[in-house]
Amino acid sequence: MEMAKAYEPEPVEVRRYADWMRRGLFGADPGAGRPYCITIPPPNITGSLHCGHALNNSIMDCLIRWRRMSGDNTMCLPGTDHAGIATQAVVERQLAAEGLSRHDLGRDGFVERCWAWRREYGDRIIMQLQRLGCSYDWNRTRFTLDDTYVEAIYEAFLQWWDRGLIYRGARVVNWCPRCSSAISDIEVSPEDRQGALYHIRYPLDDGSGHIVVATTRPETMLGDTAVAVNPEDERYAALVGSLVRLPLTERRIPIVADSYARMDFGTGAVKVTPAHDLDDFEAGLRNNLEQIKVIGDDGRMTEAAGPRYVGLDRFACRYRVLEDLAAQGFLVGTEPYTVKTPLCDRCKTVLEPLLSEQWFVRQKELAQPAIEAVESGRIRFHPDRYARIYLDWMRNIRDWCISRQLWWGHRIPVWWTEDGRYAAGRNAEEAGRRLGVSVTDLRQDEDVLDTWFSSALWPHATLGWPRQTADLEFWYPTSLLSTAQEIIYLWVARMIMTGFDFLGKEPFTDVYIHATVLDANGERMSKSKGNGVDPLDMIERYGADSLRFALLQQAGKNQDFRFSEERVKLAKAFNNKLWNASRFAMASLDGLHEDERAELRAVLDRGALTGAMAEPRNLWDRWILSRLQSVIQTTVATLATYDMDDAARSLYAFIWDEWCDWYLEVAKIRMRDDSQATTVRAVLVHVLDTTLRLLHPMVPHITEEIWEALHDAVGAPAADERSLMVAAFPSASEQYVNPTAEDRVAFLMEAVRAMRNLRAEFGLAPGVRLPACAVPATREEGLLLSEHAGVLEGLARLDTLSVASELPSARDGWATTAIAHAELALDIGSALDIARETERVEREIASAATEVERSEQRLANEKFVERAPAAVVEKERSVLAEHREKLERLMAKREALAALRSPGSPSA
RNA sequence: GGGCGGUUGGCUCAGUGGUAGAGCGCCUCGUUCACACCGAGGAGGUCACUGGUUCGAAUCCAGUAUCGCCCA
Repeated sequence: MEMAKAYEPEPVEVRRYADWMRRGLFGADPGAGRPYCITIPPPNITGSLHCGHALNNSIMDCLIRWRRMSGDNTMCLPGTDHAGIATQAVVERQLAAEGLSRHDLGRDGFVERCWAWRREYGDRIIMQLQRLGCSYDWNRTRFTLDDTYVEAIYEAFLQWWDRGLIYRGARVVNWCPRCSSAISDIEVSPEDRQGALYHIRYPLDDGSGHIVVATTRPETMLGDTAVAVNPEDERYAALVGSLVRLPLTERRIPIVADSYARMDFGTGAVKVTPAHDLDDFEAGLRNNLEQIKVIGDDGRMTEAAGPRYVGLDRFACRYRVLEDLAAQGFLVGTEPYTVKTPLCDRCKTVLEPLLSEQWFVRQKELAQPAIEAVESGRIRFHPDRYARIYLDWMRNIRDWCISRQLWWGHRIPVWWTEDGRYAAGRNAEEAGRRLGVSVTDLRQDEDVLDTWFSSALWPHATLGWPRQTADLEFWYPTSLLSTAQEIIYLWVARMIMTGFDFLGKEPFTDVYIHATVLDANGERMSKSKGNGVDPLDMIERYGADSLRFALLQQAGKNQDFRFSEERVKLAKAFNNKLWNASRFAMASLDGLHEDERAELRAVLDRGALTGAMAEPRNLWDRWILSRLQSVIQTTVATLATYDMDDAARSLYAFIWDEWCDWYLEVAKIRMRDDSQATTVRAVLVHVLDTTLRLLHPMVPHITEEIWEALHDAVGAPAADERSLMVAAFPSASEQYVNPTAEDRVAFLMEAVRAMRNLRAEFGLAPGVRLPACAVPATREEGLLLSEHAGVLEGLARLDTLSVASELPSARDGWATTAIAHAELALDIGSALDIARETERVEREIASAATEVERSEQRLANEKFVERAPAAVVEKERSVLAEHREKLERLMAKREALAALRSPGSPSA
C-alpha cells in the first residue's frame, strides 16, 4: 500500500468506517465471555452533534474499543429519544410556516406529522456519531417510541400504578405559557435580567400599623394568601397570628411564622403566593393556606385576580398593579435588582410557576435502594465527588411530575369515565375492566409522559425489558453510564431508581461524569452566544481521529476544560507524526528476504517478538522495549480509572519524544550495519504494532489504516478477518522492564545533548562534522561511549568520537563541557574564542557552585540527615559528590584557559 | 444562601511530601533520503495570598482573595 507523504484523514476515515460496518465488527452476541456494556445517553432526535456529544462519545467509544480488544464481550447500544417538547416545537414551527397550527391537523394528524419529521431528520445525529467513528451496535439502535420500548413504558407505569405510586395532584410546576405545558427542571434556562425589587406596604387589619414585603413580581400579590416571617425574627414576633388587608383586593390574610422566610432578605417579611411559587406552595401546605391561581395557563390573569385585572397579560398586569399600588400609597420603594428569570429552553418564553393538575410519581420509597447502592459502593461515581451531590439530592427528593401537556410522546395510559373516575391500563379494554364500564364510555387522558420517564428506563428497556431477553440476561447490569453533570438528578438518579425497582439490580456499576467543554475563553458554549466549536467542522478539517484525540487529551477527572480549533490542529499534527514515523518504519522493510518477512509476520500475529529476536542484546532495543512496557502499563491503568487524559499524554510523549526523536534516529544509523539491521527491523515492527494497538481506542481510523499497511509491508496475505479493532490489547511483559538500560540511555542522551549544545553555542553550522573526545568518569561509562560511538557520531554530527583519559587542550581549539560522569570536548578549531569560552566556563562554574552549596546546606542540616529517609539522604550525597567533581573539573579548565590568555602564551 | 472545582512560564495545561514540567507562542539555526503538520539549540516561573504542620510544601491543614460550575 502506498502511503501519502502527509496524512489525509477524510478518505481513510470514510473507507475504514465503511469497512468495519460491512464486516459487522460492531455487533455482539450475548452468552460467552465477560460482559461489558454501555447504553449511550440517547441524544435528542432534533439535535445535532455538539462538543458535549463529541466528548462523551469519544470517551465511550474509547472505552468500548479498549474493552473489546481486551477480550470482553462488549456491546455498546445506541439510540435516540423522542424529545417531546423539542420535537413538537420544531414541527409546530414547520406548520406555522404553512400557516397552520397543530389544532388544524388534530391530534392524530399532528402526531403523524411528527413521525414524518422523525423519519426524515431523526437519524441525523446517528450518522454524525458514525462519522466520529463510534463502534456501536447499530443493529440494536433504539428509539423511545419504538413499539417494544412503549411496552416497557406502559409496564413501568402500570406496575407503579398498581402499587399506588402514581397519583394525580395539584402542584406548582414550571409552566410554559407558549408551549402550554409543564416542563422539567432541565428545560428551564435561568437568565439574569435587570428588574426591580418592589417594597409594598400591607396594612394591619386592626389599623395599628403595617408590614412591608419585598417582591420582584408584584402582579402575584393578587394571589397572596399570607405573609410569612421567620419565627426567630424579633421585629415581627408580636405580629404573628394577626391579619393584614391585602391591597387591591378585599382579602384579609394572616401573618404566619415559617423558617423559610429569610431575615436578611428585603424586609424579612415575605408575601406567600402558594399558587405561583414552588417555595410558597410548600409553605402554603405547611400553614394550611388557600391557593389562589391568579395567572392562567395562557399567561393571562384569571377571574380570581379581580375584575380590574382579569384577562390582562401577566406583564401588562404588573404595571397596572404597580400603578394602582402607587396611586393608593402602598408602594413604598423600588430598587434596581437583578432577577434570575426562568426561561423555556425551547422557546425562550418567561416561564410561569403555577398551580396545575398533574400526574406524579412518589419518590421516597423508590429512592431508598438507589441511595444505598451508592452509599455501599455498589455503584461508583467517577470522579467520586459527584456521589455526594447525588446523595444530597436523593435524600431530599421531591415527587416527580411526569405529565406534559403535549401531543408527541407516550400518551398517559389512564382512561376516564364521563363521571370523572379513572384507571390505568395497557389499553382501553384493561382500563374499562378495572372501572367496570365499556370502552365506548372511556376517553384517554390527554397528557403525555415526560420524556425523562422514558429515558429513566433506558438501560433495561433497550435491552428488552419487560421481556426476559438474552441481551438483558447477559448485559444487565450494564457497566458504565457516562454523561454530563447537570443530568445527575434528572436522569442518572432516575435510572438507578427504576433499575432497582423493576429488576432488583443497579442499571450500571460505574457512573462517569465528564467535563464541560468550554470555549477558548473559558465560557460555556451555547447556541445563543454563538461561541460553540462545531465538532463536524473539526472533523471535516482535521479528521475524526484528531477531534477525538484532542478531546480525550483533556478528558480526565476535571470539571471543565477549554477547547479550541487549535487543539484539534495539534492533534492532527500528532497523527501526521505517527503516520510518518510508520512510513519510515515500513520503508525499512522494502525488499526483504522472505525468511525475514515470515519472521516479522509472526511478530505481528503474536503481538510479541519471537524466536531469535525475542531478547535483543542491543542497548537501544532494550531501552525502547523497557519504555514500551511503561507506556503499556500507564495506558491500561489510566483507562481503567477513566483518566483518558493521562493515557493520551503518556502515548503522545512516548511516540514523539522517545520513539521518533531517539529510537528512529538511532535506527537510521544502526541499520547501516547489516548485523544489527534484522533486529532493528523486528523491534521497529513490534513497537509500531504495539503502539497502534495502544492508540487504537482513541484514534481508530488512522491506526487501522497503518496496521493494515504494516501487514502489507511484511507480505501478510490480504485478510478480511483481520482487524486492529479486534486485535489483542497489549499487556506489559515484566521481562522487558530494564532500569539499567534506561539509565544508560539517559547518559548517552545527555552526552548527545551536551555536544549539540556546544555546537550551538559556538554557532557552528549543523552540517559540519567535528572531531570529538570524551573522558568518562569510570570504566562503565567508557565502555558505553566507545560501544555507541557510531550512534553518538551520527546523532551529534561528529567526525570521530575518541574516548580518552585526558581532555585535549583549548589551545588546540577544543571546546569542552561536562555532564554527570563524563567530560566532553569538541574540536571546533578556529571557531573557539578563548575569551568567550572563559565566560562560558565561568557561567558553568557559577551554576555548579550554587548546586554544591545547596546540597551542602541540606546535608549540614542534622535534622534532615536524621529524619529524612535514608535513600533520600543517600541520593543527596551522591548528587553532592557529582557536583563537586564537576566543579573541580570546571575550575581546572578555567585555570587552563587563564594560562592560555596570560602574557607570553600564544593566542588561540 | 449551600455544595464543588480552579488559580503553576505570554497562552493552554500536567505535576498529591524530596533540586518546577509539557505543548503552543517567542528567539537562533537548519530543508542530512519518515515528517516544515518537521528537526536542533535557547530564553522565560519567588507555583494567587497569609499563616500552620514537616528535616523538607506547588503538593498536607486552616484562612483570605479571585474566577467558574452545580443546586436552591
